[in-house]
Amino acid sequence: MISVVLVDDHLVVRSGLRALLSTQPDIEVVAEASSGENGVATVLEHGPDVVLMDLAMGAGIDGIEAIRQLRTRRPKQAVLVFTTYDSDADIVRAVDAGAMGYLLKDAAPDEIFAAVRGAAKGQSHMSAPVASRLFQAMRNPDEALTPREAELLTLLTQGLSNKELGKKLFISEATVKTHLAHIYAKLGVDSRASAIAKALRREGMR
Amino acid sequence: MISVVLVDDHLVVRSGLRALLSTQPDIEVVAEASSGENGVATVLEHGPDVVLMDLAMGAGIDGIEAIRQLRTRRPKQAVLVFTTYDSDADIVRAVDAGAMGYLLKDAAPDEIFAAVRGAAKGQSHMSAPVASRLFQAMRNPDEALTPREAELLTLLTQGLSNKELGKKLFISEATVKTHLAHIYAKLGVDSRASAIAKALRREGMR
DNA sequence: TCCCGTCTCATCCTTTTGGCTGATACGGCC
DNA sequence: GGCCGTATCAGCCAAAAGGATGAGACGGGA
Repeated sequence: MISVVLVDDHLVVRSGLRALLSTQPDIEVVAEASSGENGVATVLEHGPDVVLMDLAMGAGIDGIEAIRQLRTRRPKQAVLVFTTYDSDADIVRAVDAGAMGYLLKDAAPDEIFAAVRGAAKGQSHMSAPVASRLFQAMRNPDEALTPREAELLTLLTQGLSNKELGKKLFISEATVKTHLAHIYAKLGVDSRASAIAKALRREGMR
Repeated sequence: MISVVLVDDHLVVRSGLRALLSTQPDIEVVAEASSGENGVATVLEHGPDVVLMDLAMGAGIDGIEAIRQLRTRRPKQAVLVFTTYDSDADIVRAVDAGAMGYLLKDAAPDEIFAAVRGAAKGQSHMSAPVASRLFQAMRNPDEALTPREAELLTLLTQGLSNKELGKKLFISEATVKTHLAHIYAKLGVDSRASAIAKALRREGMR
């Protein structure tokens, strides 16, 4: 019998998963949680074979952070990410945090079952679209912005001017422009407008 | 007995909703669909009292368009939007298309039941966060971009320059600048960077 | 030790953008 | 017919952004 804990802030998703998994004789949902904090506590309490974890979780810590906390408290815990979107950044962060697999919410039931059974045995699983994105992200290390550049890009997406960026980061406008030039090159764009567009679409919105 | 049709591309969401609604003696899910096209057909076939419709639907027509089509074919059909995000644009568009209510996926079960029963009687229902956003959107009619301006804004978020915008829209750069100035004023920003940031955050990503 | 990546800054020059003012044209609406 | 919103265009000027190049400081790794 494979015991499973569900962590998702949407009640309908939890009900759906529970209904789906209950059709399988060898899988049992032993507990649910609706927030990251709660999820960590629930998992520690029940010690399930597999955790199905959403990433976006309203208030409080998100799924990534929850996975990270679980990793330190219970390193061998199998966690499957189960989420709607497959943004590059999320995938990389989740894998980095120690997720054993990454399922999309529109996955076929059989894929979900297989992933749960696999995770219980220590095998990792990736939804096909996710795998291809991860592959692409690894193949494209150009996009590896330096910490400083990432910081700048974040502020850039808030619409700040070079002058404002300089003030906020305590550097001269010249330095801002240097960083921007590097960012543009790495993102493969040639204007701040495109950079913002690319950055905002890459993070989050599918 | 209130008959309901579910339209959502996520199987777990449909299962969850079905499980949830099945606990109510006076509500029955008579059919499900996993795409906009299919949803329209299914609704026309079954003629349910209430439709629960997701907005984002992967490929094909989205929930808004599905509602719009239903509106022309069956003007009195009660449709409740049931979605994850509450972006201003989506809410306005959904209400505009003829949605009878707007529920968020993290709504409490009782709220969902009440909304379904209300919709069956012709009453509209808004989740609290949605209502406040709608109110804000109405109170702020400045944001009402003209069709042309909206078109420009869309292209703007793709990172195009004024020259490129002009070419693509068959207008002079001068006209582009005029439109942009109006857009900036309406969005309350003063640079294309901020406009892009605002536009991309307003649409979609919560 | 020397090299390389990172972060910092500067100068010069070109292109792009933004702000302002004013103008024409078309289509509704009172 | 006059008014208003929308869409179109022009010219002018100042500010911002982008491209090219060079360079100093610091730290880690070969």
